[in-house]
Amino acid sequence: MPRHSSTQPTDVELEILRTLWDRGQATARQIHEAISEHRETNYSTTVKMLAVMHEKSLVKRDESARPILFRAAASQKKTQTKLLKGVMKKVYDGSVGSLVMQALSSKKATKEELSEIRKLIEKLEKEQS
Amino acid sequence: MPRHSSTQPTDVELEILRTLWDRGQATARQIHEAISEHRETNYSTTVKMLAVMHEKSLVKRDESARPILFRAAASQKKTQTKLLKGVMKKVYDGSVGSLVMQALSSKKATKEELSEIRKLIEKLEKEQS
DNA sequence: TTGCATTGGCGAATTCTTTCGCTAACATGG
DNA sequence: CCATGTTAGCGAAAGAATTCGCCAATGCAA
Repeated sequence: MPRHSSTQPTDVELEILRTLWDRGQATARQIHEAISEHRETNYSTTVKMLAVMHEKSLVKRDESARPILFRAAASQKKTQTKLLKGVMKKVYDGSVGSLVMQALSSKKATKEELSEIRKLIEKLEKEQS
Repeated sequence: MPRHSSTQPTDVELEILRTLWDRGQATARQIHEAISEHRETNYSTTVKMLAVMHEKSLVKRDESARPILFRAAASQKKTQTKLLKGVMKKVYDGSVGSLVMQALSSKKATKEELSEIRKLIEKLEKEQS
């Protein structure tokens, strides 16, 4: 049983996934150029990362296309939620409340974000009663 | 060239830190027994982790005590905020809003938590205008 | 003091991630 | 075709986190 299947994407893998979520699909070259903007890295490395990620089932390959096209295997939302839950568990002992409180305290949200969150809160409070 | 050798605690290190935050201070043996409840590991390993963490300045040692006492070098809150900001940046492209929205959607909060969060939101909205 | 259990520390082995050199396969313009 | 540049893949090595065997230091009880 590969320990890989249960493993979460690493930081570099996440950067690649973000490119794929942005574009829907991309060639190795395109991915490489996108991540080269923040990270100094070699084209070979990107290709290798894609191979590793394919083994871990983090990306899918379309080999009928030339050059080969890559897509993220899981949606951005699903991945985000998984990672967030991990942090909630590991760092906040599973408490949504303290995580959200600290998130809101630690960085400014825009007016729009705040009102969107307030609406969600009100909805959740209504559902609960 | 070394990758950014940041002092961000790894998962195992985090488990040790949580024990220390809980107790304030503890011996290697106590820490080992606490983390052994979730993780099958050897006493030697725990001692080594503590040495590594000391080198990274994640823990402080009180050597005047026998057995040696360990404490967390940074507060729980500080560490949590640091890690949360990392996730916000890496996973949510720096957006507090989407992080908070997903956190609230992905796991039930208690009535008390919701009302506490709503109060914070209202306060932040007031400050902003 | 001596013997024994506990504690502390070193260094090497293991596992996982990330890096890249080197080469083969491919595709295209001339 | 063929030369040339691009794409794909392999395997080895570097880095980082984690594990543990082994032994020395320490403290305690008899």
